[in-house]
Amino acid sequence: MSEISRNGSGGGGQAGRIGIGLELDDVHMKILEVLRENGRISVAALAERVGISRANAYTRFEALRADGAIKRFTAEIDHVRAGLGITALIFVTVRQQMWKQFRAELARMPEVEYCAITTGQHDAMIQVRVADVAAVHTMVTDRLANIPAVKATETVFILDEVLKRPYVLPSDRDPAHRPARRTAQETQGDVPLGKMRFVGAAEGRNALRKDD
Amino acid sequence: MSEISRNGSGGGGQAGRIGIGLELDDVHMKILEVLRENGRISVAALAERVGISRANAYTRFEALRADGAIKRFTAEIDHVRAGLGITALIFVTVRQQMWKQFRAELARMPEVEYCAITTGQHDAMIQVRVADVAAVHTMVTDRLANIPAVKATETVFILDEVLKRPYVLPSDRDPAHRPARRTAQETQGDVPLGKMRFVGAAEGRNALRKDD
DNA sequence: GTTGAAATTAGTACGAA
DNA sequence: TTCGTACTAATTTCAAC
Repeated sequence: MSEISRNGSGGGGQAGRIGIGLELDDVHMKILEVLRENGRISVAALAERVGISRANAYTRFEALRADGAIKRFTAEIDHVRAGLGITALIFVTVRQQMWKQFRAELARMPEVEYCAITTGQHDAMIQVRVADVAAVHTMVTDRLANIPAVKATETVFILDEVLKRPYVLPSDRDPAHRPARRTAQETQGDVPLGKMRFVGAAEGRNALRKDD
Repeated sequence: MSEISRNGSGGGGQAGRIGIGLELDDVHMKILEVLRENGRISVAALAERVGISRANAYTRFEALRADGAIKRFTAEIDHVRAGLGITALIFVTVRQQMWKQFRAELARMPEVEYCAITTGQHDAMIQVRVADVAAVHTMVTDRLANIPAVKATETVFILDEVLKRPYVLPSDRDPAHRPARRTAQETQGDVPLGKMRFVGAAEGRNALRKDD
């Protein structure tokens, strides 16, 4: 399950956030760094690794949880061992004003691990994990295609997952032992722009939020 | 960091797996189900929820960890609160026989949360989380475009993350209180196939494993 | 694979800096 | 706010069944 709030991440960013929103300092970031690698570490050990007292660690840990900065703790598993060795991405074009239906159907699909609404040629990207390639075909032709909200799909297979971090943090690049990055303006004309392409939202699709 | 072994997931599935590979039974699955929602649960509480003894839970928990079925425990955070409210997908076309270089460069990019090699029009998909849209532009034009291995990129923004599960399990669909799925054969001709499109690997790209 | 008891560790509450 | 300590509760370990 676990539906994500529309404000949770992506898109607008600062738009419509609920809650006070606890300002995260360096110590908070360091806590998140440790928790990223070891979500089961004891708060006592966490305190030691971050360099604060146990009491402080408990306070901050609880604050991060209560504030929603930490949503939950979970495990990371080997999908192959779990019997779901095939991963595919399905790019979906959704019929206008049928987003609500599309979202509802998604929740009923247990093989879907991730779904995001995107700009560009397609409207959404779905990541699925299944046992074999036949299951992908079944999923797409049987389940997805039968949803009226789905106008078209395009499926690609994932051959290899090169990199997967639980999450990234601003502090990951702060340590500044890598070449300083320049602003977008500074980089103009620097590289062959023909290489790159930014794809905006498809024509006509403006309000694709839940309430359409 | 956390480079994923080439056998970890995706692709071939059963190809070249190392290790004995502990057969996972229903109890293991149930453990993974609980751990998915609460990665910090005590083994004692886990035992109770799964309906086994403490000692058994400890044995199985340790076995899952040792076997690699559970890779690690981690937290799930609110990216907006962490200051990285913009998420983008960058589809990359990689120059042949430069995969090793591409992989090496990836590890040096802290804003990359996920990278997978795919079939289809592009060769890889990268997911990045950054503070603002300008950072995406910088990332693509400054950092990615300067990698010789990168032939072209296409960027889309994620407007909303509709669904995000830590992982899916085969048991998620076993409970069988949903319409039985049919085989790929049975579904043939069932739906307007024009809706769907399966995209195979781009021409010429055959061996895209690390060792090219 | 289970239960039960000892040893250890975790979580809480409080006063002081 | 943060720290240090003492107190209470829970967890892990280890033994025997």
